[in-house]
Amino acid sequence: MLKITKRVEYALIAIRHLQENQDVLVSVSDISAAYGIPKEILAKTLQKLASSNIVKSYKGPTGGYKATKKIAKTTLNDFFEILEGPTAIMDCYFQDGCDHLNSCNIRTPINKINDSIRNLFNNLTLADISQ
Amino acid sequence: MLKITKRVEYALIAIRHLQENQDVLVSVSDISAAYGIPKEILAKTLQKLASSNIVKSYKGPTGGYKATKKIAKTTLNDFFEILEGPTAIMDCYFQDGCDHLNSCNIRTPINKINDSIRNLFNNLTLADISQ
DNA sequence: CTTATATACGATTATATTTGTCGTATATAG
DNA sequence: CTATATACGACAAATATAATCGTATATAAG
Repeated sequence: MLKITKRVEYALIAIRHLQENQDVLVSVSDISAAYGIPKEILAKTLQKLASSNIVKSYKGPTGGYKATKKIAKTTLNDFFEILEGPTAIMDCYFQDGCDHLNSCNIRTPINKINDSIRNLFNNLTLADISQ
Repeated sequence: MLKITKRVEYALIAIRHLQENQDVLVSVSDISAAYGIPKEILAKTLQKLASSNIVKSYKGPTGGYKATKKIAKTTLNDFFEILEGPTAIMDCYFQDGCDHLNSCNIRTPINKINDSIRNLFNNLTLADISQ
């Protein structure tokens, strides 16, 4: 439990690779080969990051991806949300499909834990965790 | 991602129920019926908590569980670890079965996130999140 | 203007994890 | 003795995650 997904892992790897190679365009194939990551998943992951301007994409041959300045300022909360949607330790925090609402006696603790985590990730940027 | 398991959810529900009914012994069936939780899972969950002295168990008819004073002092880190083992956002933090160790470029960020979460959960007790 | 190579994106399959069930043993109050 | 409770291991079902497949679109280069 409390695990991050492969998508997030791959996104972190890709971002760091792009930051270390800011002078060139890096293709999905390059990163896929360098770290042994399945191409298609990595491609879709980078597409998500591109649509949020975390990275910039260039189409066509000689195309690829570049890091943007937005990376450093991005909080972990935003980063995770771009890739996986809102962060919560239980679904009922954002969704309202709970059957047991009337008998639920853990609202307070669940909310406290969620708020603590969200507060933590709102105050940690990708730059903070990079060194 | 970053979800807690049903086991943890059920454990929280059970603990809070026991705390609200400290004067009597509460059986698995009681809690199971009150919150619509599968009996066997709840039973095993309470057994884990009992073997860590978070709750105390009494066998035989009229038996059941009681809250202990240890609950309040227990940190979320310990609580989660009793039920699910060590908390880490990626398995490689505790296990060493990573294939990509040589090419891994996210050790630092992963460790920073892990340390932040562990630090958070080490400084939050079950009492802290209860009100 | 054709070709090769790159990103973009939806649908489907495979795998892993989590959740729930079943069966049996042991303790104990009445 | 019997009924009811906890204790514990093995198995099955359900769900979530990871990976693959197929197709469309953009564009650099000959």
